[in-house]
Amino acid sequence: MPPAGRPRAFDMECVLEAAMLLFWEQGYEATSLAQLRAATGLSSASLYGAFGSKEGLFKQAVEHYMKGPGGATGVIEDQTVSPREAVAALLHGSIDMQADSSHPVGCLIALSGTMRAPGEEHAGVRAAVTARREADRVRIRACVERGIAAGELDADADIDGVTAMIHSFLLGLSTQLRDGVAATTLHTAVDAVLLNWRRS
Amino acid sequence: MPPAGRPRAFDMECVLEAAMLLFWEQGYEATSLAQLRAATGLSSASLYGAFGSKEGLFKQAVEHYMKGPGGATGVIEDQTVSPREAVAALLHGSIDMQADSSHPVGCLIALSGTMRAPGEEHAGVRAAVTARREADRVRIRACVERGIAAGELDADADIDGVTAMIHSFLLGLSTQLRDGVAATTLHTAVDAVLLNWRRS
DNA sequence: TCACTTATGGATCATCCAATCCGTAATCGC
DNA sequence: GCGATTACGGATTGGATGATCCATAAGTGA
Repeated sequence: MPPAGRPRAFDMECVLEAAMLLFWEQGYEATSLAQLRAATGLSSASLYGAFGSKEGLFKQAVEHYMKGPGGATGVIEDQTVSPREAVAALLHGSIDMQADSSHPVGCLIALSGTMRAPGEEHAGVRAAVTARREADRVRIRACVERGIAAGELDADADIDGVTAMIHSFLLGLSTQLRDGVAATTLHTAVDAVLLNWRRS
Repeated sequence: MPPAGRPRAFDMECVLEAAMLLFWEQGYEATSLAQLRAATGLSSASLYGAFGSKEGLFKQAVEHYMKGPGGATGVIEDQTVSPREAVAALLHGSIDMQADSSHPVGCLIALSGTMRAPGEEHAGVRAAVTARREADRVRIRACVERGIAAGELDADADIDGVTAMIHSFLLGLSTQLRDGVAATTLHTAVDAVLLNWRRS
């Protein structure tokens, strides 16, 4: 049954999509409520009624991002391919997604929440994206461990080091793309990274 | 001879240092003039008289950064060591600098100017830091070429790819450190990166 | 038809923003 | 000492900010 009261006149997914694109392009702080209102067509009351606050809207926009473009990183967990191929799919796929011209360049998760406000005003915003980055870290690490188990890497390989190498490279892609570095160049950089995925 | 008029009652270097630390920690947009006034002890009139605008202050703070902590990347141009050692010094030195507890974590250049405002309001701010990143790109590339010339890398090595791999890793370090990844882990990640600095 | 609940549009709130203005103070060349 | 020039502290500017309020509209179940 539908909830009591007047039903919403807008589609949540469409609103989250518009908000996501704005936050993606400009970041949380630089995106004003006036811009969000213009992009979504909603009034302040509707926005706050549905999401509680600008911060709440951002968090839901991040979830929307993860269900869409941000889901591209999920291939790292694909157990049907070799760990090495999973890493390759993660990196190449991430570049393709971030460079896609149908949305802002780069990755929302990699670019957001890197600055700190002394008053910890928007701690929730930072926490939302740092948690996603931490999740990526965990998944990459699991893949490295699978690589060792599969014999692709040395048994005594530095798990944390290899994980950090891959993740740091992944996080840097967004800035590279925003600086205008060609996606094709970054694809070849992935090949260079994967040279390290081997036994010594 | 001293310039005509009443002399400044403050030290430019101290003011730039304080402003740099604020911009470093919080970024350009999130740093308010009120914070800058409190940190520097100057009035609005003095700040605007000396730097013209908030943007002008940021640009000079970036220059101040490059003369100080940001100068750590200069080791990549050291011709007295092997290209491989120059890259190692760049990456290890950058981690040490960024993790130093005497200032904000991460790199001002890597973290700033990655977001785009539609009105291009602070295009000068972005341009200031993107130019520095581009300069790093050029210097890393030159080092890769030296590596080929020195026989450390294959003659047909993918110069742009290796350059992008190193730079992307470098850019990702700031986010990793802000996320709490240990500097020691990143140092071992550098070792993993350098496994690629070899002939096939 | 009648409460009840929720959503909407638009006006409005106090606050903060970057930037400017003004009267005064300090140092110059002369 | 004197005019010119520059810097200073502090108040103030117009505008934008995130968030809230209120009257009204549009649905519900009884």
